Amino acid sequence: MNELTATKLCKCLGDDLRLSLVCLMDAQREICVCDLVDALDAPQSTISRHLAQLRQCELVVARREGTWMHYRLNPELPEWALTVIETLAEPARAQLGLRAPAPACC
Amino acid sequence: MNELTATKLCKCLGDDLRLSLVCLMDAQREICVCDLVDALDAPQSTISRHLAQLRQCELVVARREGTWMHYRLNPELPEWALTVIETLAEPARAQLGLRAPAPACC
DNA sequence: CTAATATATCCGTAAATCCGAATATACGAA
DNA sequence: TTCGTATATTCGGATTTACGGATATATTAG
Repeated sequence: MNELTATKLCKCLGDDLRLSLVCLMDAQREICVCDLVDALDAPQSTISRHLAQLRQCELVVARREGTWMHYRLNPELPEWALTVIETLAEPARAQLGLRAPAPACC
Repeated sequence: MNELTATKLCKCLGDDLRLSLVCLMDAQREICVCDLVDALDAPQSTISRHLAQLRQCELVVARREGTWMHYRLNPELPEWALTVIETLAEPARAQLGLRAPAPACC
């Protein structure tokens, strides 16, 4: 019922912050929220809100470990979606000036 | 200065109507506005407005022939952008129920 | 010139989206 | 239990985006 469509995927990726989040997850198998917060320097509530949106579209899944939440790309993403993400990753990193994968905080 | 970024591409494709337009252009080398209007049955002003947006992002170029305007994907699109479009084309057609390329009106 | 057709733009309104401070929740430690 | 840290959610307001009727422009035909 709540399937990932091409439009939904593009809406998710059509925002600098969400695209950054997805790129960081694509570069690193798994990453926790605190690393995302300080990699992107935006208020925590903003990051969390966008992560919720990515979760709701099932682009991303979360795993709790104690107090931390670790996010990664949904491993069950349809192949076309993964292809799109990986095709965009490089130009997006250039566009957004993402620094190389930060050292893990946890 | 007005370069196509990953975010801009996704914003353009993150709308059912614009995605449909792009899919139709991808399926057909070139297509005129009247065909787009009746393939998508939306008011002409709406179609035209979205086409203008696609033009402004340089996703698409137009060629005038008499009274008609023929649109097609910008042949100078960066490769990553074209890859994204072609990866999305099939799932998008399914999602949007695009009927097979309509016979040309002109 | 006028009329007709194809397309583009304008403009007011409606809806969606984004922001971030404040607040709530979840968990571990003591 | 209480405290502290990590993360999530709420909420009001600002900004952006979409809509479509009305209108403007461009081109061809007569």
